[in-house]
Amino acid sequence: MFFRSNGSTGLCYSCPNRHFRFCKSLLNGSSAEFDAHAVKNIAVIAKQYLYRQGDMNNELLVLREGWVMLTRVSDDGKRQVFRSVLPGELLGFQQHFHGPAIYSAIALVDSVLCKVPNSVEYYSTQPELALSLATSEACDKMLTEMYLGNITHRKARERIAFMALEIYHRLMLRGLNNEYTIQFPLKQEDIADTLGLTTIHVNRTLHAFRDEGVLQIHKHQLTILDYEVLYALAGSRFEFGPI
Amino acid sequence: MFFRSNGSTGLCYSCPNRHFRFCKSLLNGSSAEFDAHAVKNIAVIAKQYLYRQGDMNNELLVLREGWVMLTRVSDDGKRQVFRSVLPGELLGFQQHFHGPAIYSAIALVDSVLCKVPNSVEYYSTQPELALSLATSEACDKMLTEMYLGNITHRKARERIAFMALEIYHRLMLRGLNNEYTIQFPLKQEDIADTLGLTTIHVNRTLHAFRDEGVLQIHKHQLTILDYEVLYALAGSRFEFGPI
DNA sequence: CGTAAAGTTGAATTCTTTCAAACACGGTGG
DNA sequence: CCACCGTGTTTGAAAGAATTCAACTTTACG
Repeated sequence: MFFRSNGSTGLCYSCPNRHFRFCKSLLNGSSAEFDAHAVKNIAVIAKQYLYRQGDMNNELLVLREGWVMLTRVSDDGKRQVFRSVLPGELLGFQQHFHGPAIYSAIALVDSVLCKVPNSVEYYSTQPELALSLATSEACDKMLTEMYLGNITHRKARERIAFMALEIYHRLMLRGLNNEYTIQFPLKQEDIADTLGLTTIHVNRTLHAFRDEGVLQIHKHQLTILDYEVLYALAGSRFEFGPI
Repeated sequence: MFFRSNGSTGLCYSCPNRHFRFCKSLLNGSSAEFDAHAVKNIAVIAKQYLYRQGDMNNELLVLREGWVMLTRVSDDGKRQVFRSVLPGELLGFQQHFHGPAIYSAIALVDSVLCKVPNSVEYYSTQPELALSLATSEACDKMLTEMYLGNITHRKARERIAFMALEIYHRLMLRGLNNEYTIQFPLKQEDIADTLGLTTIHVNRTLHAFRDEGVLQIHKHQLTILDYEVLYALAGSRFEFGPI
């Protein structure tokens, strides 16, 4: 009702088929086309790193099930969480195919991934796939820009409201929600490092949201109690441009 | 000395040939290859909008000369500056080829741009170009992520130091610097809207930098007075990953 | 059941914003 | 040539938001 469920009638920053075209069929249960391209599957357990910042052996991966978080620790020891990677999304592509990774990728829950061929030669012969790759990167860029706009000039409760709705939205498009509840493996510290706040302030704000009956996070489950209030706080950032 | 001048020996978020391969030859003066692909040139004057947020008639453009800034005004009236587009860089690509623009593009100085074919059909037949497009988007994404990391958890002087060096670096790679001085058309308000600060606080911080002999902005010229101090403040964010 | 990890709370401090006003500068027209 | 005007910059004082530091409670897990 608030979110549009596909990108056909307007601009939608994250639709299930936002990445490789074959991801769509993958998500729909038919993985024949996907298997034709994929090299092999990987299963990882919670808290396991897929790769770490600086690693050279980069691979292009698609997340099939689970939850992956992209983080980077800077020189001063502070940690930046860039984003969460949700099922059907791509991770691991960067400017230099075999350069060092900018950030680490860690699985927050038991996950299943799929390696995808990653070489200039391969994509040069597959124009549609290369174009899908460009589209995928454009989506990631837009998501990052949305977070940039969310953090810039905005207060803690607005930032948190945005983040909660953004992730809820993205999961909902994949049918991974249960009414207004989603699985949410992020710690308060992760939220803080995503939004540029301290863990303490995130805690206080979440506490206030709970008291006000707006939002609740309990036992790795996030429940939206008052969608309208959250949406107003988030500032309609889910619809870039006119509908 | 601090910055590496190309992307061959390590990870460089912004090298002159970061975008379409033919941009490189363009920058080097030989534009034959470029002209073969390009549709036509456009000259715009300072303060002219190339397109505005919500516009549907999107075009893929390459900036040949000048300075373009990408901005968006959100519902609450606040303005977000996403980034500056410098000569040789691409702008206008997004997930949906003919969807509404997320942000406005405005030329800050007299500029020259070049239209590039922008259709699924065109790129489907040109795998190398599509791959260049993906690489270009990956570069933009990295730049946005750097700014995200810069704003998150960092104080005003660190943010400003980073921004000054980042832009200086990007211009230097194109040979558009004069020793430690660059042309800098951004107003203090633009810096504020880029970094999530108020104009007033930017002003105070710049004033302090000038007094300390670190950085100076005068008459649209930015001069780095103490590189070492700025670099320390910026936090080595120019080299993602190990050298 | 004990230890570590995650979450919670309070008080003081720091950074940044807000509001209000003045100043500098370039361009315009009389 | 000078007054005028708008834009952009500068400054001060008060208020507000978020951080820091420290301690405590609860939860998760072997």
